[in-house]
This record gives sequence, structure tokens and C-alpha cells, in this order.
Amino acid sequence: MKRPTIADIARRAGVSKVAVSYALNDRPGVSEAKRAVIKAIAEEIGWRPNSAARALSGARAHTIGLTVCRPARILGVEPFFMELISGIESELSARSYALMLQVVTDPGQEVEIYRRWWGERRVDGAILVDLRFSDPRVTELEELGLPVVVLGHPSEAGTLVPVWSDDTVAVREAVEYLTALGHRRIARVAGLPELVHTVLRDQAFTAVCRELGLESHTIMHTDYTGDEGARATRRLIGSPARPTAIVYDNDIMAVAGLSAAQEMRLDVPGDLSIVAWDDSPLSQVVRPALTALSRDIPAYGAHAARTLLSLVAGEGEVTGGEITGFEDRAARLVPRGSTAPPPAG
Amino acid sequence: MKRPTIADIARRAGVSKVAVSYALNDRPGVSEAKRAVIKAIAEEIGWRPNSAARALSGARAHTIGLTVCRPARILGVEPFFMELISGIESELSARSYALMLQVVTDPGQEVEIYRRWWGERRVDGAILVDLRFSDPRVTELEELGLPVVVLGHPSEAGTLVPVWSDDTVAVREAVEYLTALGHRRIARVAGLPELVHTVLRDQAFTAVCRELGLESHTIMHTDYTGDEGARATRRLIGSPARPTAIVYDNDIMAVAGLSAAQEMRLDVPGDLSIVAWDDSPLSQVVRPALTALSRDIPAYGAHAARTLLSLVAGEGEVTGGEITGFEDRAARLVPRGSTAPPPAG
DNA sequence: TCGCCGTACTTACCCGGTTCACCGTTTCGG
DNA sequence: CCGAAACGGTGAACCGGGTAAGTACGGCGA
Repeated sequence: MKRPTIADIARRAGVSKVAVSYALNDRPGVSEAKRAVIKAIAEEIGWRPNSAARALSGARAHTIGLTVCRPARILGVEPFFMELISGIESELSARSYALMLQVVTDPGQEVEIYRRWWGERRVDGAILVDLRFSDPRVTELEELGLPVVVLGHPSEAGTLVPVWSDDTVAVREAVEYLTALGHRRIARVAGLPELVHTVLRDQAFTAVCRELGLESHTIMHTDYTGDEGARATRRLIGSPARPTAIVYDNDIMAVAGLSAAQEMRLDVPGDLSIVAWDDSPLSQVVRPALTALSRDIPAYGAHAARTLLSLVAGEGEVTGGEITGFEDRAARLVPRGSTAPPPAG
Repeated sequence: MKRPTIADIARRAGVSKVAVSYALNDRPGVSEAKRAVIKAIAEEIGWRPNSAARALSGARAHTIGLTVCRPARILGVEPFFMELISGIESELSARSYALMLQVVTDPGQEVEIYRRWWGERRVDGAILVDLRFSDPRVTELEELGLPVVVLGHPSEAGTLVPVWSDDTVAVREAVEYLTALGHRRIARVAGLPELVHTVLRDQAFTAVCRELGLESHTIMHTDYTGDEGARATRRLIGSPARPTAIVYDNDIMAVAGLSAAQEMRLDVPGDLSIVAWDDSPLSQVVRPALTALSRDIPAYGAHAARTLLSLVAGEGEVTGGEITGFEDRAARLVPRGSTAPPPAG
């Protein structure tokens, strides 16, 4: 029942374990005949390289780490992370890398975990999400020496390698679309104001609305939960200058907002247009289906993973080209039933 | 920049590395004075045990594995897995275990991955989800010798350790509740019929409906997507003996069903009552809020993790008590606005 | 004074795979 | 025909911890 080692293979093949190592790793130093014999024996007895032994002799851990800091209830309902993870994985598993995951409740813990993983040589690199302004995690990870890819705008990524998409053009696309429909009062129900992408979207939103000379362009910040999305919606609907269109920062808030509006006897899209950021299947099962800023999130994750892997591989080497990051496609507007011209009044 | 080893500590403390090993592991063989000195140095230079080295000398990998086989788009929208994962993690991180995750597209790959992880000594144990009837994965994992906890009913878990909850009582609670409201035609929109829990729920549903002498009790199987949930709902509404209540196997289908019903001008709950299985925040943001069979999924995951860890720890030991599994609480019905007495006609 | 025991540490070797230096053959070019 | 290079293969050392088996020293009782 003991799991076989290269020494077992060496014994059965009548060679030294060094020859086995060379044979199995497709390195020169053994004849093709012996290589074939050794590979056959390895296959037959079901040998697998002991990852600990490999990692110990200087090689890589063949694992990358990801920590996510959000409470379980939000994490579960937001399709974003699961889609991101499966995208990351598609890239990793193709190269036999594993993903180590940890969910924490406080951003401070994240660095602690990365520090531990790196110190214990459990991971070769990591992905940092939910970038904040002057993020203390960035400076700490910089000095740690761990290869890191940041999902977020380059301006706040320090010397870490960024993977991002330009939310500015997506915001512009949405606002211009609503303006073209005739809307003059647009609101934005945004996520956590400490996150970089929230503020960048806020700024873009304000700038585009000003540029187009809109009557009003309110922004409300929330914690991404449906509850807060609904509450923000009710406050906006009850406000003196009620907006005729609302852009939400995720789809769960958009769905909650839709329900809140319908409950208040508003017709969507007749009285109120709704646009969701991120386009999960959720946007399409509600009625009316939600107009959404659609991104390919699995692809986003895959790009992050690929960038990280090349960073890990090129580490310390004298490659002419520096790895500078990757700009993914911006989200594209997918019009559906939740948007229409504003009411005539 | 090189990461410190116990040899570095030994040099600075002027002792052998064995003394350092004893000191840091709180084992006898060093004086308290030296122990304190050694620990101080370790702390100062930020030493962490190299997990590969530890794992190599017989110890555990301190990692458990989880593979999930569902397409990305379903995975993302179903809160179940993210909640399960965060529950598993809460238990693991408390004991400094890590979680290795892999998303696959075909159940056959799962065993292959477990085989690899176990062969490479990357994991100490694993969790198996989405149990099927006569599941080939069960027999394969049994012979592999990898400690495994199965999320699913003991009858199909073989000799693997099961962690499950009794869906029968939950089905009974839902059907009896609807019957008490006056419903006589109830339908069930179920998940994949090859999964054990789907069939067990099907059987319980049929049995309870027969027992209560209901007029009709249709079951339709789907792939858990909102699309299929909506399609099933439309077919049920259009059928001759239209049900007055529908119980869905997950919340995304329930939401889709709700939208489909409203689109067909049915009032929920006036014309049609809706019950969702699994109670994520999603159930509460739509209008009316969904009556749901609520489970504490993070706790479920935590129980699975705890059971697996004790299995891993007790492995090979002569403990009197065998680890037999864990039965979690059954789901409880949480009545909300989506259920009411059936229409008078 | 000797023997015995416990404490505090050390030396030596293991885990399993990789890598380096070296060594005996064969081949080939000058 | 001889020297150099290429091939095929080996032993030994190494990665960073863990563990078994000593050893040196001090105290204590007889």
C-alpha cells in the first residue's frame, strides 16, 4: 500500500535513481530505450512525484494562492468570485498548478496568510483582489518578494503587476446609452467606497454626466448586499429629483432594486430604467431581464492566472521583456428589457 | 532575501539545528532558557517552517482537497458552493489547514485529480460532493486509501464517511405546510436526476403527497439553471392540471420561476405559491420574498471539514471510537410572502 | 569513591527527488 | 592513430526539516 518512489522504479529497472529522474523528466542522460522502460514501469506501478520532495529541492510548489476577504453571505450570492475562480483554475489546471484558497474576514489577515504561505513555500505566487487606495497590502507584499498579480488599476498597484479593465469606457457607454434614450436624471448605486474601482467608476460617472450636462447624477454607496441595494433604491425613488435611471454596481443589487421599484408600483422600464454591472445568469432570469454591463469574468481570471504564471516562471531570469501587466477588455453594454426612454412627464 | 531555515537560527543561537527543532516544536530536550532564545530569534528573522520539508519527513501536508464538477456559469450563480467553501475554510483555517480547490467539467476527472493529489502527497484528505447512485468515484476512492468525507446520504457512501442531512423531513415539512394552506396540486422542479439527493427528495415528495392524498404531484427534472427552472414553470402553468404550488430545488430556479409566473400574469402567491430549497440572500431580495427551506450551509461545510480532520488525525491510530459520520440538521421551512392559500376556483 | 540517573545537547541518518561532478565507452575528425 | 567530444550512466551531496541513538555533564545516594 506504500506509495512508490523513484527508488522503487530504479530497483525494478536495474538502474540508478538518477537515471529514473532524468528519464521521467525528459532530460538528456538516458538512452531512449531505457527511458521507455522506466516510463513503462512508472506507469505500471502508478508512480507520482512527491510534490514535497520536488518543492524541497529548489523547485516550485506548483501552487498559487488566493485570499478573499468578504463575509460568507455576500461571497455566496455574488457570482463574481466563483466565476473568477473557475477562470483562474482553467488556466492553472492546464499547467498542473493548484489553487490554494482562503476566505478571511479582515483584509489585514490576507497579508498574514500570504506571508505564511510564502514562508512555508506553499505557493509560488498570489493574486490580490479588492484593491484599496494606498493599500497597505501592496507595500507589504512588495517587500515580501512574493510574485503577485493585482486585480485592479495600475495606478494603485505599486510595483506589483496589474491586471485590469478600463471601467471608464464602460461607465461612459452606459451613461451615453441612457442619455440617448432621453434620461436626464441618472443615479449610481455603488459598492464600497474604499475600493479603487468603485471610486474610479464614481469619478468617471460624475465626469461623463457633467460633460453631457445631465440634470442630476447622484451616487450612493453600499456594501454590495441586496438589502442595501433595495434601501438605496427606495431612497432614490422617494427623493425630490427622482432619477429615471439607476446603474447598479453588481447584479444582486440590481435585482433587489428592481424588486423594490416594482413593490413601490413603479414600472420597469416604463417609470425607471435599470442597468446592472456584471452580467450573471441572474440578470436574465428576472423580468424584465436586466440591461447589463457584461464582462467575461472567467476570462479575466484566466488572464490574471496566465500573467502570474509567466511572472513566476520568469522570476530572476534575464528575459529582455519585463512583465508589465495586462489590460482586459472593458465591459460592454448588453441592452435588455430593463431600459427604455424615461416617462413623458 | 533568502528565506531563513532552522540552520540559520541554529547558527545565530550557537546550537545545533536539532535543538532548534525541539525548541520550536515545544518538545523536551532543551532548557527553557535556550528555548526562549531560539524562539525569539525565529520570531525576529521571520522564520516559517518549510511545508515541503515537513511534509517530506513523514508528516502531513496540512491541506485538504475539494473538487467541484459544474460548469462555470452554474457554479457562479449558485450560492451553495461559495457558502459551503467558506464554511469549510472557517474550520480549516482555525487549525492552519489549507484548502486546495479544483473546478472540473467532468466527474471522471475528479478521481484523477484526487489520485494525483494523493500520489503527490499534496493533500491529507478530501471532500466528495454531488454524490451519484453507484458512484464510481466512491469505489475508486475507497481503494485509493485517501481519507474522504462524502457530502451525501450514507446509503450510497460505501465505506467512506458521510456527512448529510435528512431531506425527507424537510420535504415533508414543505408539503404538509402547503397542504395545510389548502393546496391539492403541488409540483416539484427538481435538479439533476442522477444525484442521490435529488432522487431521495423525489421519493419523499411522492410518498408524502400520496400519504396526504393530494390530487397531483408532478416532478420535473432540470439542470439547476434559471433557464430550465423558467421553462419547467411555464410548462407546469400551461398544463391541464395546473399546480397551485411549486417547490424548487434551488433558489435561482425559484427566482426564475417567479419571474416566469409573473410574466404569464399569474399573481404570486395569489395564483401560485412558490417554495425555494436553500435560502440565500437572493430569496429575500425578490418580491414577494420567497418562502424557503433554509439550511445553514456554512455550518454544513464546517461539519464536513471537522469530520474530515478528525478522520485524518485518527488515521491508523488505535482509537476505540470509529468515525461514523455526521448528520446535520434538516432544512427548516421559513415562510415568507411567496406562499398563501390557493385561489378559490 | 563509584555507580546511576536525568537533563541538555549533539551526531548521524532519514524522507524523495534533483543536480553536479565524474567516469567509462564509443565515435569522429585531423 | 591519437585526442577530443558526445553519449550513457553513476555516486554523492543537497534541499529543510524530523527522529533515534548517543554523549557529556551534573547531582545524588550508597
